[in-house]
Amino acid sequence: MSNRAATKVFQGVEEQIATGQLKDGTKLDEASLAERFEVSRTPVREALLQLVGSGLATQIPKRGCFVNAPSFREVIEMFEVMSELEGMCARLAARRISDEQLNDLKTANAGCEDAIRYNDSDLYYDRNVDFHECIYFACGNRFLATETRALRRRLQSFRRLQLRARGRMPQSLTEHIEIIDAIETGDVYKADEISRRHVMIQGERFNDLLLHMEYDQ
Amino acid sequence: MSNRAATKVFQGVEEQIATGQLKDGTKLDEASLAERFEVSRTPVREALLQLVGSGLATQIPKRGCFVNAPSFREVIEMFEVMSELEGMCARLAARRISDEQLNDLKTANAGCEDAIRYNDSDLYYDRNVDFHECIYFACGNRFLATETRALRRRLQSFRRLQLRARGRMPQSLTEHIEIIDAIETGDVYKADEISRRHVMIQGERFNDLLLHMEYDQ
DNA sequence: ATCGAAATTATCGTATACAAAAATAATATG
DNA sequence: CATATTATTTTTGTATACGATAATTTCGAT
Repeated sequence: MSNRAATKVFQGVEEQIATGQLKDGTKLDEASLAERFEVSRTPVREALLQLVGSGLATQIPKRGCFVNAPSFREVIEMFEVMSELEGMCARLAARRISDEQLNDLKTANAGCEDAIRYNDSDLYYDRNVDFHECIYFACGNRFLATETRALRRRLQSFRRLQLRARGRMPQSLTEHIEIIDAIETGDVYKADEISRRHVMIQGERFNDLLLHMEYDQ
Repeated sequence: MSNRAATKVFQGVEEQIATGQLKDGTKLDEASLAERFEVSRTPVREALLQLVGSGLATQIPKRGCFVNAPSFREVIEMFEVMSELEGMCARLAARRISDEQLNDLKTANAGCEDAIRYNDSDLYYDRNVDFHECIYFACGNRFLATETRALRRRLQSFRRLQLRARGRMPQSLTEHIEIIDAIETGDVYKADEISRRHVMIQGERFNDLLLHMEYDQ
């Protein structure tokens, strides 16, 4: 945990965008933010640059920064991409995984089972991250791993939009087992397919539907 | 084109990393950069933040920024992800494209044909971008479009690594026609498959091979 | 009264100054 | 002579100051 003022501002604003306190289009005034976070304008500006870089804000030269909170539609879009990336990771892992990495994957999933036994959803969350990290590593593409990790982190804030928060742990675990099996047997197609669904159950069809309803937000 | 000092520094350093003038691991000293670009440290710091954001540099708190030039291996990895994203765009477009968008796509490809007739590879490059932009738009996922566009731009600097620079225009066009056909007939699988290959002919097998040779660059 | 131009104000972008932390050099001690 | 400890220097991170540009307001002319 960095003690920097800039990161404090960045995370603070990020948080407030995720929770909806800062609504889409709101101007991110440097002076006000500096005052609110009790820092000078310099770290505020650095934080804003990072926000722009991560897509959470838009900058108009000489005009300032504005909140770029993703609409419901955009969140769905992000999930759609996330499911693709997860699928790709699993598919590559199915071709490239080593015995040792497969072992690590099984161990990580055993951790998930433990979390279910304790009925500890927070613990499950962490163990689930470990599980997916194993796949990211085994996919043999560190760039892909980094990108997927970044998107996962970005979507984390919007998990509340995922309707099926509770009672999904057992199903998640079932999918894990299927994924492990697919990777172990080198079933590229299956590993891909299940991993996609693992991320977005309703799948792309849901988005198709949404597209025909209204184009914006 | 922004006249900002920060962007000047950003683009300058980006250029020098792409051309290899700034080698991997080189420390990006704020003072030297400020002197070299004849600006103060403030815009230099902003540029460095952006470089970190786009993955071209790594920042170690209280230690400074260091060039993060992608290795050959990483470039291959990026192409691998790029092919996946392009495939996804085409696949989604095959399901979602409208008559008008399909028309635009055909028009864009006609532009590519023109470029071949004139044997103008620079023109072909631009028209090819237009062609792919049509697919990005038709995929109906703006987040995906943005991400794919960003990666395309990032890889642009390393096109010199793509061996098959010359004499590929006709083959590229053949693939375009196949992609259009697949999208028009809604052949999701084919659109995906051809688009992937369109980006990275040698495909994933090449990378598989590389992985067994040596792990790190 | 309304529209337009000039003056004012506010805010962005940059430069400089300062404080804190780390790297380096110097000195002391075994 | 090597190592540890302290002093010096360098560099990062933050604050403040200043200039430039866009937004706003004021004022005058039609």
